Amino acid sequence: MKAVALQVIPAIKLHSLKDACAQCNARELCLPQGLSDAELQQLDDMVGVRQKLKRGEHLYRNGDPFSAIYAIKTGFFKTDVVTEDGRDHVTGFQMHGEILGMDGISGDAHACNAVALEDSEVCVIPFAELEHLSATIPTLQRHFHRVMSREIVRDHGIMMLLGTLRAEERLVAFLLNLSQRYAARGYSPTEFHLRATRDEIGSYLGLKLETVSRALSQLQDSELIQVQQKYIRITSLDGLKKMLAHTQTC
Amino acid sequence: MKAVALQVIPAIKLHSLKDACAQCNARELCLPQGLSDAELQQLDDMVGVRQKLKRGEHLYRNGDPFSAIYAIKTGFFKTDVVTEDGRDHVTGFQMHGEILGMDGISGDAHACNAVALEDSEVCVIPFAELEHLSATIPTLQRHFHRVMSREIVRDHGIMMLLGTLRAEERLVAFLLNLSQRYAARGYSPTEFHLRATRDEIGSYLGLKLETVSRALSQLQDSELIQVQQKYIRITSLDGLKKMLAHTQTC
DNA sequence: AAGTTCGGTTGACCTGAATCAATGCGATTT
DNA sequence: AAATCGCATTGATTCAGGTCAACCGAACTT
Repeated sequence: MKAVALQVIPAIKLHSLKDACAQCNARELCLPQGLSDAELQQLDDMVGVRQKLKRGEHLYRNGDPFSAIYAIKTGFFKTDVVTEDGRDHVTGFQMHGEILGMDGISGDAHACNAVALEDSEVCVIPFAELEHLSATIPTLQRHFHRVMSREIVRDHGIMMLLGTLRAEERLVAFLLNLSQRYAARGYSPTEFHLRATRDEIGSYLGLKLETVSRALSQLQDSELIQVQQKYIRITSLDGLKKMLAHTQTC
Repeated sequence: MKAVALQVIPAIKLHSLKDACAQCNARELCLPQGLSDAELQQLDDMVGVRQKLKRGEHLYRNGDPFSAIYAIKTGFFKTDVVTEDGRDHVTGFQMHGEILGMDGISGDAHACNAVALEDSEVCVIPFAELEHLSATIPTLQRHFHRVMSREIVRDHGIMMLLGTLRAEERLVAFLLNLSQRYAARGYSPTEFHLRATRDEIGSYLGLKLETVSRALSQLQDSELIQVQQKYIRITSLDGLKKMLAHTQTC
């Protein structure tokens, strides 16, 4: 479907959202990590707007002018890049507490698409204001740099995955990564719903959807996981970890 | 071989290197892009130390404590990540004017290895000072953020390459990328020496060294390039570009 | 100058994932 | 309840790239 009109929460800000940052359950993972109350207040003042997205809606599109980065308050996103000739590739899945949009800084325009894979809400962080504020709050500056750097390190990990792992190993790495991120958010590390389709997961992992499906079935046959459509239950976290540990170790 | 003692140029700084930044031929591509003379002077004062590396030496290793990023003044580097189980993957090749070390910001320790592929020289940029200075020079702050963002966007491009291109296309993308970067530095876009071995290129592109060799030979047979060991001459830039443009376009 | 080493090329063969195709399942629509 | 649609599963076959192996050539070593 076409993108639906943005659902923005505008001017109520003054009281009800004033300390939204302070209350947000994504806080510990998000930008404001480590800020003092006063600094948090400044940041909260800056984050003027929340934006809600329905499943399937774009947060931004490749080429959109860049003006803000986004902290995911609730929900789940994918980012993908598309070339002129129609090649398309999922570059990441993002969950709450994570930051979207840093691709746009370098060229003043977004360099990928960000799509909500479930109904979601983000905090809009005007980038000019973030830069301005971070010049006066060293902790914020530091933390923002860490967030960008973490993205770089994460991408290197994916490059390694794409360059060196076999299909089943890629799936295992993917599942373990999700598991660990859910755990960090207080959810079950062994039981969750995939928000992405097999096709999207395949694109992310450099595999075809059939291969993703087969690999999941194999893992189920090995009694390491249980799969039912998008529902995943990891029955042996250790078993999965071992699969990644030894390729030639025997 | 083991890492050799670092060859650091220390205190001569005061006069001979005082305006090294201002004179550096990498300036236009490097961090100081767009700074005023006065700001450049501040930056130059901060960049206290140059460091020379011989071919094969490590600039930093995975796990090394992070304290600085590095601007390549001359030379050529690779970065690679290694997992516990010995998997190793080249994440990038860097040439002069480019910045190394941003992987280290997030964890206060470097997350990859950086190795000189030829005798090289880098400017050491103490990160704490960079953050401090960039808080007072908005242009510098902005530019640093752009550099980090560009790295993220670049990595997404590589992920796309690894996820969607076939062997020969990956080689083409690699050669075109080198060509374009050499062109941006005033070198010939059609004639250059590869600094990396087939094995390193293969690791970077997610291919085995034999496949790299074969793909280069095929491109030569198609009369798009001439190869002689590490020497590359592109005889049809357009031909190469067309190879990337249409996969299914016919 | 002969020998060694390292990197590159090329060939023959094998295999893991892609492709093609059929079927199944759940959710939504009518 | 039947029909439709999107997604997932599974099987059969193909093929690109990996693997194994032999050989070559350039650059150092002694």
